[in-house]
Amino acid sequence: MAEPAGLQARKKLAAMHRIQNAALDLFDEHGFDAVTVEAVAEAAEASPRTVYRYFGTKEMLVIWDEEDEPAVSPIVEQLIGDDPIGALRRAMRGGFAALGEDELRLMRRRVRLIYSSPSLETALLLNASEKSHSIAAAVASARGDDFEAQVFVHALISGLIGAMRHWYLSGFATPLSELVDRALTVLEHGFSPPER
Amino acid sequence: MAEPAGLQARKKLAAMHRIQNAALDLFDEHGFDAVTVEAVAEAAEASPRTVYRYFGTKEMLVIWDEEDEPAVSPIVEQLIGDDPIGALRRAMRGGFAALGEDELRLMRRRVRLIYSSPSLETALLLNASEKSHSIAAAVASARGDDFEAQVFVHALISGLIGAMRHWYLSGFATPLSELVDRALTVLEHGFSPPER
DNA sequence: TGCCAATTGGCAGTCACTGCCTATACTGTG
DNA sequence: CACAGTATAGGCAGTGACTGCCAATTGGCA
Repeated sequence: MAEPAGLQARKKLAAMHRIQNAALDLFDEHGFDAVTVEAVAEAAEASPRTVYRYFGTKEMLVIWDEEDEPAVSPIVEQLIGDDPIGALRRAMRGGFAALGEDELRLMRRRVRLIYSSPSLETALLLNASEKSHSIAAAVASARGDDFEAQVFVHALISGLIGAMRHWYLSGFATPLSELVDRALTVLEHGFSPPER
Repeated sequence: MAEPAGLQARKKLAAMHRIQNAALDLFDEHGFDAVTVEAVAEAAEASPRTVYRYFGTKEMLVIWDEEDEPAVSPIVEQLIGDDPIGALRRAMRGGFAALGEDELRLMRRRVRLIYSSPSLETALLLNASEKSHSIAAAVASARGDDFEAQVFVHALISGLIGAMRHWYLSGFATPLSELVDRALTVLEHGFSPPER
């Protein structure tokens, strides 16, 4: 972390965090639909035009995650080996263990928000779908089979989102790491025999 | 088919078809984004207000499918047995075989449109997600395991959409029925060993 | 310090979508 | 066959997300 990356880029990133925080505060308090982008801009001391330039849509104020982009290639790394699900499982265990309480709180906050508004859920799905495409393309070029990779990666990501949704619906009772683990087990063995 | 279902409901359904056809024509000709709902309404000789009352959103003019709702319970039927993927595969083979050339043409038309506009792809994903929820809920109540059903059904539907997307990207070269078949094979066996 | 490029802000416009009220069918009764 | 009662369509006005365009500002660099 902490790359120099140009002074200008730094300021932009700082502004994005400031705007996202202001947005989450307002959305938590009044609900996503009841807050206008103009109100967010004012609270973050930026112009609405700038908010749109940075985030594109109102939904992205919630969906956007600085860590998303760099997370793609590690995931691809896991998937191209001999035991993709196993490798992914180990990687995710490690990832969850590294999360602090603050990060988890932020995650719960964003997930709660997402499932409280259909337009946010929609945006999450689109975002995930785009990620799936880029991951699948990378996996396909490493493994050779385009079709199989597309289907599998889409199913995988969607299954994980299902786990996340379950996490939310159960009031965040079960730790997300455990749910992800169980989801991966379902995806690993397939569903052919009900096995019970 | 051909249930009486009340004269009023009939007229509504006929109007929906008229409006959807007008919309698809205009979208094909000028592109989804370049056509306003008002233009669709005018072409279909309805008021914009009515278009919204019937379809809810502009995207639903493309996504809506009369057969979607009644298709849910048969799918659930297949999934609660001992060999869910196998049963689903057989059911889908039969379903595809029953499709006429007209239906296939309409399908290709809609799919082409969907993947030509991000907002339509988004709407498709949301629609599929809602279907997944209702299917998963039904499967869960029959099988007992809520979490497993959620994850599996979401992954399944998403994998099938991946197959559909591949169908589009390959210029509809391979028959969709074959792609669905192959997708189900991927989902059936899971992905643990690369097995090759 | 002064020039060039990039970034930001303000303005006006488009269009999806909604609530509300009126008009107009449709449905089942006397 | 008329007639009340109800559901459905249309019109109107408003909100707010989002965009293109131009002017102002800021930062980078000689």
